[in-house]
Amino acid sequence: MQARPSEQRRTFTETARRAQIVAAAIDTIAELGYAQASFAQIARRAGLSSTGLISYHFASKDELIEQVVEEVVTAGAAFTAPRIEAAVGAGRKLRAYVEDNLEFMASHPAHIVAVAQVFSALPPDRSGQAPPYAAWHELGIAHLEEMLREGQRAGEFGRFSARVMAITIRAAIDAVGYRLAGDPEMDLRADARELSALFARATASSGTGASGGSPAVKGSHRRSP
Amino acid sequence: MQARPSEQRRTFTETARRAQIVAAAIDTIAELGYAQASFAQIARRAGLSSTGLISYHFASKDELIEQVVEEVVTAGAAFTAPRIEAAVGAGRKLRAYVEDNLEFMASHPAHIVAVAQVFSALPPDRSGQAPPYAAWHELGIAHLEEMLREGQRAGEFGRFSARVMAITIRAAIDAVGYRLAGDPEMDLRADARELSALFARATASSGTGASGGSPAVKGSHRRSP
Amino acid sequence: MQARPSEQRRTFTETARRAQIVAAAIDTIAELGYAQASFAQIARRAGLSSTGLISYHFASKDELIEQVVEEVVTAGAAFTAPRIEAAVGAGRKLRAYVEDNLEFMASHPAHIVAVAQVFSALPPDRSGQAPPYAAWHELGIAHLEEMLREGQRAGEFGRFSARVMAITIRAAIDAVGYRLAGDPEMDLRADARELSALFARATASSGTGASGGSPAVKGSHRRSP
Amino acid sequence: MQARPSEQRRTFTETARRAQIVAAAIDTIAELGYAQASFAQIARRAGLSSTGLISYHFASKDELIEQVVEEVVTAGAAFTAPRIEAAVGAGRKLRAYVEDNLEFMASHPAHIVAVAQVFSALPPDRSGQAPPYAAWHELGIAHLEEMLREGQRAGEFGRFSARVMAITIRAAIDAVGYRLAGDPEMDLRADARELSALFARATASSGTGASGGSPAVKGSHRRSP
DNA sequence: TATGAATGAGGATTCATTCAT
DNA sequence: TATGAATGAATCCTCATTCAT
Repeated sequence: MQARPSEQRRTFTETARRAQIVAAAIDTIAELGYAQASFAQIARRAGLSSTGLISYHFASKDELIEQVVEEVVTAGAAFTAPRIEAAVGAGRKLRAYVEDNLEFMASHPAHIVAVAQVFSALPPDRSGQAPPYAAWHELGIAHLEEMLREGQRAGEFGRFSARVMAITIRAAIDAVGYRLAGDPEMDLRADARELSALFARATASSGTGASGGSPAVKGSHRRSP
Repeated sequence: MQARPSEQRRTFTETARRAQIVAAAIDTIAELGYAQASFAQIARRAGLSSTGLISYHFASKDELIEQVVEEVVTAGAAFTAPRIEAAVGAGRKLRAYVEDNLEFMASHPAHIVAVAQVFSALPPDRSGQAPPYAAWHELGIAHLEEMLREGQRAGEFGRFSARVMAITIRAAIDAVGYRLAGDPEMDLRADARELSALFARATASSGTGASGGSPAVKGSHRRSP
Repeated sequence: MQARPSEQRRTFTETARRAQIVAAAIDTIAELGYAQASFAQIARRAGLSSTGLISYHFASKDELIEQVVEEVVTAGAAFTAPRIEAAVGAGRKLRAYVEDNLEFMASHPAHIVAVAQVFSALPPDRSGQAPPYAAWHELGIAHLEEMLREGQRAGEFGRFSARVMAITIRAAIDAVGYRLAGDPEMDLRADARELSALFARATASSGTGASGGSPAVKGSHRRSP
Repeated sequence: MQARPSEQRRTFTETARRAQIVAAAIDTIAELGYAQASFAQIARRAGLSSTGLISYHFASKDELIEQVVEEVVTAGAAFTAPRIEAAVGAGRKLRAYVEDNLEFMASHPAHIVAVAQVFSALPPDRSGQAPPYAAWHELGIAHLEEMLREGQRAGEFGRFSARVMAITIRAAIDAVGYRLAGDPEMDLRADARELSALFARATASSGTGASGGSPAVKGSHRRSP
């Protein structure tokens, strides 16, 4: 039937096809960029013989993109959340955040490139008319921000605007994604170490060298003896 | 196609028209986003009555965008270069870089938003087919990277990957541009201070607290009492 | 195409389903108009979960529409025929025709609106390729025409083209249907009286005032005292 | 330019092309019916090599249809208005109305068929969302209604609902259009006489025979010998 | 130089219909 | 019988670009 079934009850086939199309959309966007990711290209990559099938399974292109973002966010959270939560101490959490994010990139490069493309294709939105998936971006920032604030409350982090820091961290991670798009061979692990250390220093409470990650907590061997 | 004047010899009118169209393109992209910035919209904003004139003055849309990027890069460099070069010491140079960049944003918000849109609309370019203006991005990074390396050579900065740091700084500044697009009222000066301090800490040679902004530079050698 | 049951033998279920779909089609057309009455909409209104079922029960959309028209014509005839035939005299018959038709509209508004939509969506048909249900329109006219001619033969009606009069009467009644579609609250009974009187005057044999409805029949000869 | 010029200033070519496209649209609708009148068909009939040109000259299909209706209404008014206004007395005016309308049909059959198709393709509009050109229909009725009311005030017409009568007259005329679509050879003049006489009788003040057309006007006072 | 007209490819989406299950 | 999946043609519309004037 042309009218899509309610979101609640979905057939096995329906679910599978949607997933397949979302996957194809991710690949297409990652490969060609958001602007060139037409239904025709996505259908081709999904092995479908008609763009009509995409419209059959998704109410609109916006809904498809929304699912793309959701898929990536969900997969990313599933990948990174466990270790981040397992980490003890704000410094270790932050390090886990940065490193797990880059590790996720390493294993799902198309995912990262795709969302980066989607988010950056968002129009400036002066009028609050942004598509619903735009909220995910802000949500990620807010989560990170809260993590930073906790570190500040615990005295582990110094004084800085948690919001600006969160945005900067996120931007730094996303920037790696952009590079990854152009150079799939890059050494993500090295970058992870660099960024991890960079933000350890940037967040350190004043006087602490915060050279690594974990020692920062224990051994903030305080400058004045 | 009609005969277009060679790039070498351009009449006064030609030059003026090109500048006018580039300016309109910047405004349009900043306002509507790259995807919605059609020739029709740009022509409307330029007070032109035909999109044909844009095609007459620019070989293709790509060339127009290239000029947009060049205009912004040039204007940005003209704005920031003097103070950056005047600054003594890598730390001060870095601070000047961050603050001048944000000040340029404050005075030319559309410029910044526009290039941010343009760069992020770039297709992933796995094949090296990127449009020529993509090079500007890399150029900006390289310049910053060199600045950082000099600081390291002088012992003023600690050990870190100059490239990763440069990318991160650039990403942090661009991220401000994104926010500015959505919220033209934001306090750029406060952000400038935050970022300035953030990267002062991040670049500081190990052992220096680098708590504020300027003191970080001065006190960077004083590790051994 | 799958094997469809021959038109002759139909199971009980088959018949019931067809009736249900036809009813849903009538409602849909009356509500959304012919152009918007897609299988998807009809299926939704019929509580069906697939448009395939409509195609299963009807050879084509044309056949479905044909059944819609037949259903309305049949129901209309069943509703109006008894009283019309019971009426004695051409004038009374005509009055019964007009009033019963409008009464049928009042009790089956969707039926009337639907056929009005269907008939008026008919392509001009210069080539005789009209769908079979188009014949019903002509049939209704012909029937009315014959009724008028009988009145003329009986001397009850004056001289006029029975065909033009029949078409006009039918058009007047259908026009009420159009208005009913837009304003379901309209007073159909008042209109019935008006139209009844209007056509009583229009058909009256010359010299008869035919001011009201029924008196027109009785007093038709009385001009010269 | 893609953005259409303001409605005020239009080039000669623009005006000519618009007229040409409107004419082609009228022919197409008259020939194939509203539902089949796609841009592709219209372009073909207009001798255009691309549907894009239609979109270039008209903001949307709705605007094109609006112009179709306006063209027909305007042409029809220009054709009929002079004689109707020249006529003295309500009865003569009404006769002129009917006859001139049918004469216009005879000379512009496609015009009439096209608007009939357009108006009848209008969705039922329970929600007041009708396209702007729908207003023309009501306007025509209102004008006719006023003409009838004046006749009643002058005592020339009898008692009846001017609105119902106006709708019926209009419906009768339109019905001729439908037939004309199917049979371009029909004798419109004969129908004009019939309808003229029919409505002369229907509107006559009670007691007057109103057998013909013009005498009805003259003889309308002659009730008492 | 500048304009407005024209082109044609490509965009998402709707739809009746087919078909395997 | 009934369902849901799939198809592919057709829809209107947008756009950069070309070209005559």
